[in-house]
Amino acid sequence: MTRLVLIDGSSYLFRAYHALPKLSNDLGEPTGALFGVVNMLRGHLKEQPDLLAFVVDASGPTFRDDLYAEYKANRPPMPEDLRAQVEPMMQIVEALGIPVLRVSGVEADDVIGTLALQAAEQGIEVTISTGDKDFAQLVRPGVRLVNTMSGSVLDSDAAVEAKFGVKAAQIVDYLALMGDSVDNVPGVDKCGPKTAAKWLGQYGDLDTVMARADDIGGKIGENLRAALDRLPLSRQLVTIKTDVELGQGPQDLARREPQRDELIALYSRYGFNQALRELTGEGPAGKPTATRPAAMDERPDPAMAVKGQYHCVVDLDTFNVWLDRLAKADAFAFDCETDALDAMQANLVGLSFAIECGEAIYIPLQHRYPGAPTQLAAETVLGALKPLLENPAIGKIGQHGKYDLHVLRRHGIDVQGYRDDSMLASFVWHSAGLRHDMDTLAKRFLGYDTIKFEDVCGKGARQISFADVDLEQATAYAAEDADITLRLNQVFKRKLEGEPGLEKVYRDIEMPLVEVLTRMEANGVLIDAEELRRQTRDLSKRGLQVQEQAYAVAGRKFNLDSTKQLQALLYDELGLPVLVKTPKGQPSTNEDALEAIADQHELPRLILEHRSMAKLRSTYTEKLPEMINTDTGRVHTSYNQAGAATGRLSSTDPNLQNIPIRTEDGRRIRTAFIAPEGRRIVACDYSQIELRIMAHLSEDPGLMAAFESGQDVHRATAAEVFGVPLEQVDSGQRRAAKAINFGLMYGMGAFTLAQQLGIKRGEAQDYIALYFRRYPGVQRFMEGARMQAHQYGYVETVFGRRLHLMEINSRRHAQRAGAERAAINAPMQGSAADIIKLAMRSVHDWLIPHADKAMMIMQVHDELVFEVDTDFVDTLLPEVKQRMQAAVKLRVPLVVDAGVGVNWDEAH
DNA sequence: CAAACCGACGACGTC
DNA sequence: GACGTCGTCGGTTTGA
Repeated sequence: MTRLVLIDGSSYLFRAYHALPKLSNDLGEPTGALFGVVNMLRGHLKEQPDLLAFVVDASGPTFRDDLYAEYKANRPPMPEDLRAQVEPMMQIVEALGIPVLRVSGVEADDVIGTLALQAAEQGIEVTISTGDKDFAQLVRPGVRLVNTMSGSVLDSDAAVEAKFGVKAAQIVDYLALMGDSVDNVPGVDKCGPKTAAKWLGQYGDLDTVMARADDIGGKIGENLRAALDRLPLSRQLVTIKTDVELGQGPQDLARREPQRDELIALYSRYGFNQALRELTGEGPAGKPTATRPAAMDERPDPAMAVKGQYHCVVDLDTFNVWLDRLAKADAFAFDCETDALDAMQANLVGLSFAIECGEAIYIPLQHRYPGAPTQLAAETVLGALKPLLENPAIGKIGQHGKYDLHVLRRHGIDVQGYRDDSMLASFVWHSAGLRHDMDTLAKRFLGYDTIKFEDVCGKGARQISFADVDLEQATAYAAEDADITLRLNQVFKRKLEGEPGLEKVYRDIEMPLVEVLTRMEANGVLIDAEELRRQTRDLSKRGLQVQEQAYAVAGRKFNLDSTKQLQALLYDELGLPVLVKTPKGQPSTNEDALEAIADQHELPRLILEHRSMAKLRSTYTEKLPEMINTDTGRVHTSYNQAGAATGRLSSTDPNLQNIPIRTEDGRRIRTAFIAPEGRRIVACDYSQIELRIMAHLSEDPGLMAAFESGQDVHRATAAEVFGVPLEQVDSGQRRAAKAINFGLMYGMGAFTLAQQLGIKRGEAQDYIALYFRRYPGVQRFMEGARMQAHQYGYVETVFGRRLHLMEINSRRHAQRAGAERAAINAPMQGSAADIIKLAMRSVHDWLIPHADKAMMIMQVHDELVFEVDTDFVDTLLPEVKQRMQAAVKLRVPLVVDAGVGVNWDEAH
């Protein structure tokens, strides 16, 4: 069957302009909107339609202006940097060989409408590509609508009804009732999508609605009656003409031969590298970048994959030669070999260094297997290396260097000049979707197969210590580490030089943080083990009581910790209804599920009670005392700087970023995070930082004003959404507003919000609609994030960190929807992470000379925790607050709240 | 042949 | 939305 694609050029250009960041090429010419349009066009061309046309508005008035002088009177003039992209767009369209239609006296919509119906009558399959919902009125068999930016498709009456709540044939009436403030089409006051759909559902069409206007009560009925005489005009304005005299038909719209040279020139000028590659046949073409993020990485230089020359240094003369070379080097790569994974208790077994790619040394210090050769004394080697390692002028390069910094620190060396880290460079280069360990990076960026730790030491129970590895193997493994680190660093240095934004994130945010985290981890936190043991006893006792009750109620014993047994008991034996399923489709026994059936049986409540106590005990009160380091008497978490796709830190062994706070029993655990005698715990946290970032990024005046004036945002939101004065907001309204604020930040839809608030889906939908009406900037921002994600495969933080969304163009709906939600949340979560990282460095610098009086001990995403001499608290507080608040200048103020106490609970 | 180990899953703690 | 950790469960590997 013949296929025709009609592209609504103006609508795309306009939408791409508002959705995408303000990009420009090397010449400084704006290219953001252009980029969006070109990608959209390439998408359509890939489908190889038989016929297609690019339709744009002609200049000058149209018949609608004659009908209504005020038509589009509210339209602001086209921004200059958008206007500048119109001509290049037309050049590219021409060069692509796409027929262009531009008819004066009517709008592009009317041209498209006319052609669509003509073609449909001829049995041609028509696709209208547009970002404008008004076109839904044209959907019918043979005519479908696609929006390549949002990925949505309206291909049937059912699809239209699902989206708008009215049939395609009712869309015109629907639009007329609502009116359109942008085009200045008058509608019925206070009549939005819901009301319009309701009326049309009830009465069928606009004429009937108007005839029965007197039946509709309330304020909205009055508004309807007041609008009666202008509604016919509105209907005329929103009706797309389908009978324009065109002088040509669908059959005249075959694509011409593209002008290849012209296209190459245009693509290069505007920096559309991917389009260029596709055109010139270099590299794989076809799928969008997002589905193959590795494309531009995977061309390792073959020279990087050759094996290096490695030496084992066991005599003083050779060592001195290398010491001299290291001292004269601008920078070198280094790596520590140890006997344990935990940096806080690992012993140094040997050291390796590399100054030039392809050559490296290993200096064994503590290999202790039978027949091991004599090695240099650790004190001698470390003593000689100390001045170099502590010299900030000599750059140090590592892979996950925080580990090595710990080991050396514990051997009396305070490394300075830690300049590059290939793990962090890789993380900034592409935070998601790949691992950043050396073996993976070497394979991918160098095409090099490294010796694996397991090949040298074995695994599982039979694993031996590195100290037991013979020197030959140890050298091959260890020296390689330093060499590969150096090679990787070279590769990333080149890559990042080509991406100034990413380079800055790496240089200004990540690298300076390494020392801060090392210090903070080394500081550790004091834990009151006795208090936790008391809590363990208490929780065990109460847990046992609940368990007895549960057995009694069930009439038999069972394993309360086994979801499988619970599932059988609740749903099979007791026959309770299955209301929630797990992602794998099993009947769920999670909190929501049990809560939902709690009114039908005693057991669910008991299970929940037992679970919460078991969780607290097994994860916290029992485990934390075990994690106390025997040397320091404190707990030292490990922060993973390259773990979270949004740029956040994560914390392991133990995870100190999920210590309970919400429940009474949970919060008590925080009383065991204590300050020693004479000291206090100080906790400083950013107030509403992600919401403030949303205000900043969206530039929404309402939201910005709420923060500007220092109001309670949730209350302010409630006042706006529910239309009541600030002081009359009740607690329920505030709660709902808070849920909306949170939900939207997580990209939540009406369904999840409804669940969260325990209301109907439709009601939640109304709240969201109302919210967007009050904060239109927020809606624009969210749509923009979604579109940017679709176009580029990533979104960005305030500082330009890229957050890739691997699944954004997935064929699977659930995956794609998840990625779209992530696209909304990631810029806020990621920007918040950037900000606190900068703040940490700033605070760290100030703390250096006060190390004996105060130290930073924890970071929990938006909170920094300190242990401070009691008489130093008043000095520290204002300084830390100030540094946190001044970490970055946003369009809204940053506010930091602080608390002081003898334990973490009190400090809140 | 039992003990140890491993990975997937479901659940739940935080921001 | 982003994480890490726990216990269970079923399957595999290990080692006495």
